[in-house]
Amino acid sequence: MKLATWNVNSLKVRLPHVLEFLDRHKPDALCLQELKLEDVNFPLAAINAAGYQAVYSCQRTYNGVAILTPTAAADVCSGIPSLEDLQRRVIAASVNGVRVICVYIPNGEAIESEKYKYKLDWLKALTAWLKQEVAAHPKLALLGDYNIAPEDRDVYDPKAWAGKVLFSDPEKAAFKEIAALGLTDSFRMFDQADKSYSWWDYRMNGFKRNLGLRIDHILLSPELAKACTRCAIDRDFRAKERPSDHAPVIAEIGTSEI
DNA sequence: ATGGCTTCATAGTGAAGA
Repeated sequence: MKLATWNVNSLKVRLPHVLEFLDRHKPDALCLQELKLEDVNFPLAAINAAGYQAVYSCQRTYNGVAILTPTAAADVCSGIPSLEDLQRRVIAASVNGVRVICVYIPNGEAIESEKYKYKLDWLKALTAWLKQEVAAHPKLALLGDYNIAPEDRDVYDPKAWAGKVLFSDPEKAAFKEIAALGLTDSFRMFDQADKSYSWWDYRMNGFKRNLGLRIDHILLSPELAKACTRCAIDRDFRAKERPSDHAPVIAEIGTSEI
């Protein structure tokens, strides 16, 4: 089983890349974030024509999440039940017996910002809900744009980023609290190249200079982690013409166990 | 250097992203 996540920064603009991704990787679930379009404008026909179904929760201009699957997903729910939130950042569905949770964790803007407080409150609500979800679903995957770089090696210049949003101690602590629910960062289960990142700033030739952060993650419950055979970031999609600023992350779960 | 790019909403520029 192949699970993937990708912040596409506008599904309207990135639709050709998404269709190419589906064709190349044939994921069993592709989680998308930052769709930036309304539900009514979701490009369902093109995705269906590529052999995929979709569940989604979108809004105009900002946010928006989706899960694409080859066959219909079950038990779809959107949002964090305990949290009143107008921003469409969460969608969950069951795919082949696996609970797939797609998240677009808030950016936070800057630690002085109200948006940073919103981010930390949001993470608290997410973690409380996840605790129940992990207990209810032994096979659970949490995929998405976390907007948190968990360790020094996930940041091109950890000294410069120390204390900054995406790399502040409270955010890293929130990431650890999620991991403490029993979820494993699949990327770090395997040998990876040094300076592996999933996001690069559009400005300053960030990608060409590999000035990036690893903020997109696939966390797996024990049962899935045990069966996970590979996790990789596909930089090819960041190198394309008119790319998203994020690259997709892909995890493979051994088929015999799942 | 609080910029740099890209997108959306809009018809000038401004907000937001990370």
